[in-house]
Amino acid sequence: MTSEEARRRPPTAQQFVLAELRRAITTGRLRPGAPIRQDALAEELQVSRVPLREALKTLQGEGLVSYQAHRGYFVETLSLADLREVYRIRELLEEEAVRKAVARLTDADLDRLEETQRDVEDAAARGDVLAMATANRLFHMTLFECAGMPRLTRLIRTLWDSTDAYRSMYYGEGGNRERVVKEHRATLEALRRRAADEAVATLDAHRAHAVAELESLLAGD
Amino acid sequence: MTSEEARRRPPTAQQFVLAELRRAITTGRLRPGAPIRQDALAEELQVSRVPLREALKTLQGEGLVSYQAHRGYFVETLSLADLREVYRIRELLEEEAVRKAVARLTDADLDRLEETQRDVEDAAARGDVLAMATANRLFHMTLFECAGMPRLTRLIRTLWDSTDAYRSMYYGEGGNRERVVKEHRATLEALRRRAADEAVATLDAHRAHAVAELESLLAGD
DNA sequence: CAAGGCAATATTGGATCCAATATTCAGCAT
DNA sequence: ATGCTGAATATTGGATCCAATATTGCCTTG
Repeated sequence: MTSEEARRRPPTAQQFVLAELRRAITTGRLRPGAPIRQDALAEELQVSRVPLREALKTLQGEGLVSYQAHRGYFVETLSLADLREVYRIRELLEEEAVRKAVARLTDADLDRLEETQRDVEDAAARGDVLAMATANRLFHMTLFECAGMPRLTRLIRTLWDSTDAYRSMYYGEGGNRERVVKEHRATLEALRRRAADEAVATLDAHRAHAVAELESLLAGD
Repeated sequence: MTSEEARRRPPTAQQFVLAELRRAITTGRLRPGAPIRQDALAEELQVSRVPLREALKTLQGEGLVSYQAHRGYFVETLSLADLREVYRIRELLEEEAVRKAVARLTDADLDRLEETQRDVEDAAARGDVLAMATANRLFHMTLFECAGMPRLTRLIRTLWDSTDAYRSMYYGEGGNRERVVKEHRATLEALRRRAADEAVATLDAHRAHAVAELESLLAGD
């Protein structure tokens, strides 16, 4: 059986619930700190509690929800210190990923990145915040996957997703969307020249700016 | 309710199963690549499949088992390339943890590390492989926790545990146990002098040696 | 009126049953 | 013999029910 065939199979209830939960947390429909009532959620999603609980275990492993025995699951709340830690760890891991990626980058990889960047720019131009977040994530993950280190990429992706609930605030600002587009162009340009140090530097700046923005946004709470 | 009280509560079936599964994988009772038959395992552990499946989801998130829908869970097999990747990521994360830890290290922390090191040496002297692995893990995690970055520590711990099935091979050799004791002493000595670079260097050497040993051991398969 | 305890309720943990899917194997055609 | 087909079996996915635990709120008592 090919993976194509596997993907064509109807998703299990658990996969469906997992996707729904991610979206609910990302979009803020389930707010940080809120308890997750299994009965209500299961009924809303028209599944039993069994697949729901397995999906929650997955999310617990990814740090999107916390869990206490006999008390249940809660949407994880990230303090400013938590956010800084996540971004610092990403900095360490992404530097490695970019350096390895630059060392192996093919022209086909660059083409794929260009294509994704066009999607980012389209979404930015339309002011479509959700599409912007999706395309931006794809751009970065496409780059990191070029490193050929699947575990490293997976860790980065998990860290990335763990701050989704906060990232949407960032893209709300039109100025930030424009900035992201420019920074991506700078990164792409460095990648074309195989200038690893520059590529790392642009991504570090990218991240640092996001942290600074989040700090001022969260301070206003 | 205090966490003391929470710990006193009898463990849930799921917690019990999780611990049992970890041990079975670590000790090689469940071999890499082997399918995990839920019915048989559940009966053996005297629980239903529900808590077993939730425990398996947790282990999937930690990379100890893999999962395919409708086919079930399998003990993860790590190729040499996989092991190298895990150790490389640990190198990146542990360097950060050690530097942060050195910057914050108190005398009480040093005392705790000394104490743990005594346990390591006792176990090494007795040739107790399992106790050695346990004490060694505690020594490193105690150090990393001093960094005050809980997510970072958690990531390192997960990566550490993901190679447990292979680490026991390493400690089987008496010479390696002696070497670990010596390397720990060097690390401790550097920590006492707050010499971050030296501490990082000793740990890097520690890890590099483990990788080299595993390479020769796995090549012989 | 405040604080503690106890019953009532809500919620999670786990067992069992059935459904959906995958695997195995016997029988058959080539 | 080899490869295919389909029934029989094995295994996982999910729903429902009950048990164990936590939470709530009323009532008592000081």
